[in-house]
Amino acid sequence: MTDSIAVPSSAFGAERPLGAKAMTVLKAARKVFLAHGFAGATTDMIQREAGVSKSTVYAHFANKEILFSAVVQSECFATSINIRNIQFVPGKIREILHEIADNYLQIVLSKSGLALARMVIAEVERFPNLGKTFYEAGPKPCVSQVKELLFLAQQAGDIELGELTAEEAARVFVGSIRSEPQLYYLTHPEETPTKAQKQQWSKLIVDTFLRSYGKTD
Amino acid sequence: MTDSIAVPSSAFGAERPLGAKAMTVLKAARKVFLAHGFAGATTDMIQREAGVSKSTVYAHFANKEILFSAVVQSECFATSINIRNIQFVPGKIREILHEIADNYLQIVLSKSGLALARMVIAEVERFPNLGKTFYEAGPKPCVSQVKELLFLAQQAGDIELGELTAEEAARVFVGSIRSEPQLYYLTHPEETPTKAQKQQWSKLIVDTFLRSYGKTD
DNA sequence: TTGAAACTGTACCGCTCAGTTCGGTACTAT
DNA sequence: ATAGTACCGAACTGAGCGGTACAGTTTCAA
Repeated sequence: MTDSIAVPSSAFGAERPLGAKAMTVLKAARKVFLAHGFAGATTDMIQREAGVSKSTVYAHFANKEILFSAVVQSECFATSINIRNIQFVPGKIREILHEIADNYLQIVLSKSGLALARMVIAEVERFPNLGKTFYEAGPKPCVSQVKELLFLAQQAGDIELGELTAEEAARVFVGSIRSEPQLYYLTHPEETPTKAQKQQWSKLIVDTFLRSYGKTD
Repeated sequence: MTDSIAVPSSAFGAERPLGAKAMTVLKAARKVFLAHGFAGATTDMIQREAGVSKSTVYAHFANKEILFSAVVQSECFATSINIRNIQFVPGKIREILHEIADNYLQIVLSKSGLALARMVIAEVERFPNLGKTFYEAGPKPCVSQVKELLFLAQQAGDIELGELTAEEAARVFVGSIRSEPQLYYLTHPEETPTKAQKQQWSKLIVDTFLRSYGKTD
């Protein structure tokens, strides 16, 4: 909730690198939108939060929708980085999967992760491309990463996928990490998961997965 | 989208059985809310859709929020019935799980199922109890039912859950059915899944689950 | 036939909110 | 000094929408 803003270095077309004031506005908008959603947030709230005049907001962002898109895109971009750096190590597949599950749950169940999902799902009919942006910044790269790792693990003989492709197995694995807790906390915004609960869940998922596809050594 | 309305026979307190006109309004409200969400729907749209005067709407429902709650509750209620009638038959655990998975996906990925989820997730901060209602009408009874079946299947020796409780196994199973496709179609509202895709996914999930916990016979 | 209740249609109120306008200020570059 | 740029603050516009008021119409039971 209090971290900084990440901006796609030049996501679409030719966007200038965003001046300091624009960043101030964007950061305030992030906070307000994540807290109230698109419809619930007013430009006055954003302006006040940023400590900036109304004219300044509109000088940098043509309208509320564009500002909203900018927030969602930067937030998706900020989210998508973490999982990438996990390396494959032969014989350590359980530990690796566990690390992925923990990290992914951490992001998905964080206050901002849940708020982002809520916003995107709520407004996806008005902003169809944000749905794709979100999916391609979160679930998709995670699946790709897991697919990669599973492929290597299979090569190394650590797992045996049988009929399944690595892609399918990765989708099942990543999906089942997220599923239950994500829907639960999306629909119960007053509760927050403890670290222990998250770890318990990811252990459950990793155990189940390896019981299916792990080599019994 | 075109089906009828189900009303909890007396969900909270003392609600009269809802007269014909009230049902007309509720049905129209259902259609409009599912199509546009709470914020996007206007009472004029509902009134017009129902072919009813504005006064009539407010004669039966004190305000927009109450009407919205009524729609969501009736929709949750209508959704929650289907899975119940599946009986356990020894030796047929694969078929049973498959049937559950198919039915559940059918509901979750239907136009109205996705629209309902979108609405609830979008407005859960404004209507916290609707989140609980939704969860307890959809995911929860499904998990209970699966738990029951898994318990019986374990008794009958068709599966072997190891360290897992039936509850945990059921949550993993039901969660992994929903996960990937639900999030995908929530964020891609223009696409719709084919029957083949749904069946392929549920086969994948049942296979994975039984590979973990099924007895190799 | 009568009278209450439910309903219609429309005008209207009050408010919120996105976006505009404009006079004025501070800073920078030339 | 001058001109340009970025910003402030505050008033304003205009539209949309939830909800109300009210006069007239239909329905139906006694």
